[in-house]
Amino acid sequence: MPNKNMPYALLLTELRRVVSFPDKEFLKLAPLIEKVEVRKNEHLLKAGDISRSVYFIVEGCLRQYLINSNGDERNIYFKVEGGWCSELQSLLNKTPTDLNLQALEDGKLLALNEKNWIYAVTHIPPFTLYFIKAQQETNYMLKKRLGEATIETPEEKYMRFLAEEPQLLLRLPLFQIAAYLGITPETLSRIRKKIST
Amino acid sequence: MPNKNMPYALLLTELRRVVSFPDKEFLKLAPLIEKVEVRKNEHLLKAGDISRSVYFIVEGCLRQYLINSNGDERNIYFKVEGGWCSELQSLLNKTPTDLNLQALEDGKLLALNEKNWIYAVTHIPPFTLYFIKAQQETNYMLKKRLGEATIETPEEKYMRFLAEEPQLLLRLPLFQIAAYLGITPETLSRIRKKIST
DNA sequence: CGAAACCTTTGATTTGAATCAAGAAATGAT
DNA sequence: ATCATTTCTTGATTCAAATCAAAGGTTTCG
Repeated sequence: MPNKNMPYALLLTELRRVVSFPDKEFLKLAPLIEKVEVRKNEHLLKAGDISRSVYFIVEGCLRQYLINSNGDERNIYFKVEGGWCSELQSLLNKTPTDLNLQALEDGKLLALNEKNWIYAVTHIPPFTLYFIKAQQETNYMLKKRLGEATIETPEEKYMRFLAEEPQLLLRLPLFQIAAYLGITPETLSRIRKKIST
Repeated sequence: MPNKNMPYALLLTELRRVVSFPDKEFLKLAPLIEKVEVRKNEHLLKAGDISRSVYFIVEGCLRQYLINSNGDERNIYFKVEGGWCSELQSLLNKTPTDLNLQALEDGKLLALNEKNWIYAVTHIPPFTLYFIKAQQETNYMLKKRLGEATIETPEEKYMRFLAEEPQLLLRLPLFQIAAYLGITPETLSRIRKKIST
């Protein structure tokens, strides 16, 4: 069995947060996994690419983001240790994605390539169930954020961010948070100033 | 086998759009399904409720939406014939949802209750795979829309709506489309006028 | 260490969409 | 058909955030 020092320990913890995952099943999953190191600012996927892997973050921070024709960027989400990043739509259909995936820090990832991901999801029942539940969590989060994106004021968005993801505040530059909240860095700077008084 | 006149025909078509789904497996799924009729404006789920079923639309149109503390509404999405509406996050965890689900037209639905949905997803392999793929489609759509929600101008949003979902334009009142695009009905009315000239 | 690049803050100005308001048109109910 | 309600359009005004601009900070790395 993987011991606590292996990068797999965090993966197992995450799987067991959501479903019951016997050691026996994990032993079927482990050999499918590849270790990947990423450097700060490195792209794992760019708009127009076809995704080849699903990533689990052992160390570091990634963002998925959209760029419009003016070159403006919007961050869809940040993920840190214990999170997954992927573009299954592109991976499964072998079609180019419109979204970008980039490391914001040097980091260590675990990767499942297309073949192995499909194997895992069709032959390791607890992994199947994990994926359905995890995807459904993501889905709910995205639906709520989509509603909030256009209904909340910049200040409300920032206050929600502070309340819901305070750990990211310490870890990310301000302009990345602004691109996540959908406001300009100047506006965010002013909100911060106002709140601190 | 279900013939083309049964409401199940549309469901089978949708399942087979995404995965290979043998008749034999569909015979296991069919008995789990309940038929439900909805009236225009009827709520299937309100913020604060715990979701009890997953719905497939045979006829009609539903919206999922968010209300803020001022009573303003934002539509997350509209679904029509052939689409699914559910709040699995709430159903699986038995926790209250923040989102509302409402019929915008009289309609006919198929429903899977919690027990039957879990049975289907754990015992009918092609249904499992269908669900993973369908969820992943929804996920990608939501991620893109989340990015677009704050990066596009009202006019760009409306033009995208026209291009991507023209059939909804004919079917929905303007103010519902405005609540979907995250703009006021007045602004949408002006955009329309401008475009028509 | 020091220069360069990058990020954040602050100020002045512009602007586009929201808001407020009222009338027209469409829809639905009796 | 008629009335009541809801939805849509148009106009005037306001306002919050974007933009433009420049000066401080901070980090990076040669």
